Amino acid sequence: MRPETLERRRAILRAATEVFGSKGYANGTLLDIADQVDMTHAGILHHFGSKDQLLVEVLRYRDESDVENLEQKHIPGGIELFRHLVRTAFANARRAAIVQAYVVLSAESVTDGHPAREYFEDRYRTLRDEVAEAFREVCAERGITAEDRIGHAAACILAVMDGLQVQWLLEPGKVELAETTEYAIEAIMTSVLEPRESPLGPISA
Amino acid sequence: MRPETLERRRAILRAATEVFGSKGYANGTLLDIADQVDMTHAGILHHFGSKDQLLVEVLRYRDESDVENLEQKHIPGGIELFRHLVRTAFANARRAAIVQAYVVLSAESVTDGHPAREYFEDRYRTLRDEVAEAFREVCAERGITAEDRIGHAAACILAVMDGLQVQWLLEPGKVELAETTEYAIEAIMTSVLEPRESPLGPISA
DNA sequence: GCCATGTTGCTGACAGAACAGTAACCTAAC
DNA sequence: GTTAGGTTACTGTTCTGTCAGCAACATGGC
Repeated sequence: MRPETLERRRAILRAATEVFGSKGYANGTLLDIADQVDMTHAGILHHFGSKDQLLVEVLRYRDESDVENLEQKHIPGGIELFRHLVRTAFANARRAAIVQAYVVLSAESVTDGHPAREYFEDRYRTLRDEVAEAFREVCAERGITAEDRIGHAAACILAVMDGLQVQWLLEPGKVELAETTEYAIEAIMTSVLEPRESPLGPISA
Repeated sequence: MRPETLERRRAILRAATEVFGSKGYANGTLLDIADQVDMTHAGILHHFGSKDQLLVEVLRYRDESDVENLEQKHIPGGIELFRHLVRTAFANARRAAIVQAYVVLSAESVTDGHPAREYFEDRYRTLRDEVAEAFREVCAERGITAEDRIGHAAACILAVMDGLQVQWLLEPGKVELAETTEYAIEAIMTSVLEPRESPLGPISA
């Protein structure tokens, strides 16, 4: 494969990220993408075979470029993972297009027969495991056990990051993505490391 | 308007909720909906004018039926609001179709020119205000002030509920929607009512 | 109580556009 | 001279929306 060809494909992937992000996968078209890279839609199909396949490669490509930006070339563990998540939130606040792509595609993926469903299932499973593992490390350092809380807390951390992105995309002026994410992560970490009585009391049906 | 007509329209709205939920708005078609109520797609357009308009009415209809189920006919305040949110999460764990509709549509609404965008902007703004107000009530009862934290916490509570729904829809067996939501709400409430030092420490860029 | 007249709730057929994918062909690079 | 990177042209499908017409129902005059 020629290096120019590789760069051409990367350009297509970047354009596809933007189109799927701004219009959704179902609503974004190959023509939209083709226009951005001065091609016909048939040219894109020549490179990627089908629209479904293109989406899969868009997601893979984004994962790769994420890892490239990480100097150590792999996600840190322990407390550093949580700091990394906060830093990611600050970085995300400056790249709405990519955030939008992830928000739209991850939600769309829960629909029947969506080509990215498996990707997102894997992704969340992996991330939950990594966050849970980081919690275990931090707990061990402090001589605490909190296994039951850790499972919930790991899912919560990912959830709050995603949910804040939706609100932020809808009204960027009304929600501070990064600062609020930081607040949430601190709150959830504290609930694991220094648990307290529930302020809710018993809840009747 | 005849009562049978009204019931017919409600049937269409229910069918539309299911279709938009399971396939998304862009990908779900009027024919899908028409089939479920034994009509032609032209019949649906006769009642609702356009697909966009139908979506708007689907969302309105769902809000109405939500309020009907609430005995006091309006959302409670203070600590009762938080209990209500937890109860809603338990109820949601038994109606994946409606949850899916909300997840898919709210995320899709951030795309350019989406007909439900205004609806969701309003919705989140209103909900954040209500949660913030409930926080203020609870703080007042306890003689605390936490105005700066409240803004963040209100957004976080909505965010974590939404985010957990996505993970739960993707792998219902791996995420306990209701219990995890309860855990998150308790954690965030505690962070407002009994704040502690951040476990993260300073974060370097 | 009954007919005339509008109104409502559809259907069937069609227009018009958009879209994914295919096939044949060209051209330039290796 | 064979392969890779495209284009043009076309196919078949799908989908929203429009329009004319029709049957059932409602309503007011008698």
